[in-house]
Amino acid sequence: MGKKTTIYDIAKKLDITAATVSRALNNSPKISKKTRDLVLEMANKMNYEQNKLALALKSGKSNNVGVIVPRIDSNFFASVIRGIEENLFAHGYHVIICQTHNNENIEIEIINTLLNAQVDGILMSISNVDIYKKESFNRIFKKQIPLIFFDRKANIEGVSSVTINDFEAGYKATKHLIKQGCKKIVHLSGNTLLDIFNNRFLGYKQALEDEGIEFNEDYVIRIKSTVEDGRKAVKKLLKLKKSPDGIFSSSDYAALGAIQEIKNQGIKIPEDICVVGFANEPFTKFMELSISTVDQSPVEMGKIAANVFLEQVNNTDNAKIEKKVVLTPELLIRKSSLKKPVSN
Amino acid sequence: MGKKTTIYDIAKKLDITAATVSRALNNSPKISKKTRDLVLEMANKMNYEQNKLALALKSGKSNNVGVIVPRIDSNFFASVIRGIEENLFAHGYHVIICQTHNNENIEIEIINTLLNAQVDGILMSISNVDIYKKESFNRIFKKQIPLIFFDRKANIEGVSSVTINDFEAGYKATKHLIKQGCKKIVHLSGNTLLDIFNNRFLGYKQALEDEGIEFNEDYVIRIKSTVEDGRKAVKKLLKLKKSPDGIFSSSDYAALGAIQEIKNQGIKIPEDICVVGFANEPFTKFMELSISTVDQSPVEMGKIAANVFLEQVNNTDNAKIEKKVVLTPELLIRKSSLKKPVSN
DNA sequence: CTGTTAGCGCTTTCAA
DNA sequence: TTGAAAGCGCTAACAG
Repeated sequence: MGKKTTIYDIAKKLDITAATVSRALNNSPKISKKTRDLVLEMANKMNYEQNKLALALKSGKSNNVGVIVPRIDSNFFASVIRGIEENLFAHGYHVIICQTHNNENIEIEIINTLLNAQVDGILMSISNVDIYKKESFNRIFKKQIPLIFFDRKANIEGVSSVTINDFEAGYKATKHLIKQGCKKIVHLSGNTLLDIFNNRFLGYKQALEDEGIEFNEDYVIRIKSTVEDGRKAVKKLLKLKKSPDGIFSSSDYAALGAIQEIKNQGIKIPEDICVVGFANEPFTKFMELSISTVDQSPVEMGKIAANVFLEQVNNTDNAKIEKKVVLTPELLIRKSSLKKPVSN
Repeated sequence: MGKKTTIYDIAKKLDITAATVSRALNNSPKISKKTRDLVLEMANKMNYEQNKLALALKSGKSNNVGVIVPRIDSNFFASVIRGIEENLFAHGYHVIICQTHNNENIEIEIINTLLNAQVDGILMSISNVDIYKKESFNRIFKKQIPLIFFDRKANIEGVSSVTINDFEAGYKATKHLIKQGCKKIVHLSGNTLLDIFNNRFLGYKQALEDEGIEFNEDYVIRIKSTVEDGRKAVKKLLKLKKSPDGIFSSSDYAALGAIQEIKNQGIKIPEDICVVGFANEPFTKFMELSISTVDQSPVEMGKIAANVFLEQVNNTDNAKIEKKVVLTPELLIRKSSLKKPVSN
């Protein structure tokens, strides 16, 4: 009962050899229907179940992929993982998830343990911008397994990635604010060493320029993506001589904090200040004063990342595939930034 | 370069045997310091990395655990998984996550594939109440690996679980509504075949009884945990002769839908109707009209579930451990149900 | 169509 | 302290 049945057990019972059993079980063409049926019946009777571990060792394919994210309990990452899992499970892969908590050492350790566990690929959103310089990171390339970045990527030649066009997102959001009549637009940014934040910032800047609004360094605040930091930032901003009339935040949480503080001071949204967030967290939609934001289609992003992995892992040519998928972000205009009705 | 170095490669270089290398690498006491240092140095030079797959096949321990949930992109499950992963990674385990989407066949298939992959344990929140009757489910017991339920459990003797006291939660929430002066309290329920929903319902009922309020079957609506269903339910309820003045919803999403519909009809919250939800989804806190709800401490739940697994997997005695951990839910009283100031 | 053999990479008796 | 050999469970090349 404790012992599990192997193909040898079946072989012995049937007085044949393990190889034959294996062939029968795998629908090999080189086997008679008679023995196959015999084997199948016996396998069933003995509750045989294939040990994938043995197969993995033999074939060098574990059928596991590692997914590395800063943390799983944000709607964005959870949704991406949802997409990855749905797609990969259907293709016989299991998804191992690991969280870095933005800790560099943990991120390294995760890569090492995943590699030792012989994962067939790694899909990751980097936490540490310098991660690719680490020795452990090179092990991924040495092992020749697919590496796919999603959302937060490092710029490495030959490595595929699935991201959204953060520049366009920043551009659209800012332009929208301008169209609403905003002239003094603040940008709540993040760690601009990360592409995602930098590109949003660049999009913001470009939109200002295109619309003939002077860029003001004082209007760009680098903060963490938290409610608390959003509040604090706004508290300071409202004391400026030229108090802002629009805010483009790189984070929904910071946008929320900003909104709370603004209301707290009796200032009206969107009449006095328009606000746009980022990520389409569920709460942005549910608020009475719904928050305009940018949707990143995370589930789709996950599915695509999984597809890229599948293409790559099934690619037998030596030709390296580098696929950079860039999704188009969708600006969701809601009450927090809608002064006047907009067509469409 | 493509080929990875094994202990045999190291052995050959050093003109010793693989067994010795293995011993050196594992800090076996039965080895001379000299050869150990030699091996370690060479291993390092050759970029040796242990193949956990071989170890797993040999030892019968994969160091992987399977986590099965309906879906990962709800704050509750994502948070539980966060707790599980944090705890288990620290103990050398990898976490494989699988989603059932509440599909019975998928749930069965997941169990089978996880078992074939030789996971060392399964932590799950069931989707299908009859899952334990399935043949595949028995494979878990035959394999003697730990099975731990969290949140949505099946009642099986000998199986550990980590849940919250849903009865108490329902009781507290309902009693709170009564204290606020509500007399006609509706309960938006779920699939009462699942313990969690049934217990919340029973707590609700008990609170009514204890406070001398007659139970009214018409006030219990079984719906899905969605905004849409919450809206629809309330639409009907408001047409009743005895329109409700309090709502205890088993889901935050349904509570939100209820609130939207109520406001839509120009009815005031909490003055005319008080509402309490369930799960402490982030949005409940962030709404201008913040929603009272029940916190289930999901991260802690995950950590504890992981602990129970670790205890079980390390338990060498044959004595079966059945551990039923029941966490105390916390009622969070917010604006949606607070008519008058409450002490504490 | 079936059997034999070897091997995936590692650990672990048993001898020496 | 080290070596030799077996085995975890499976597949695949080669014979027959």
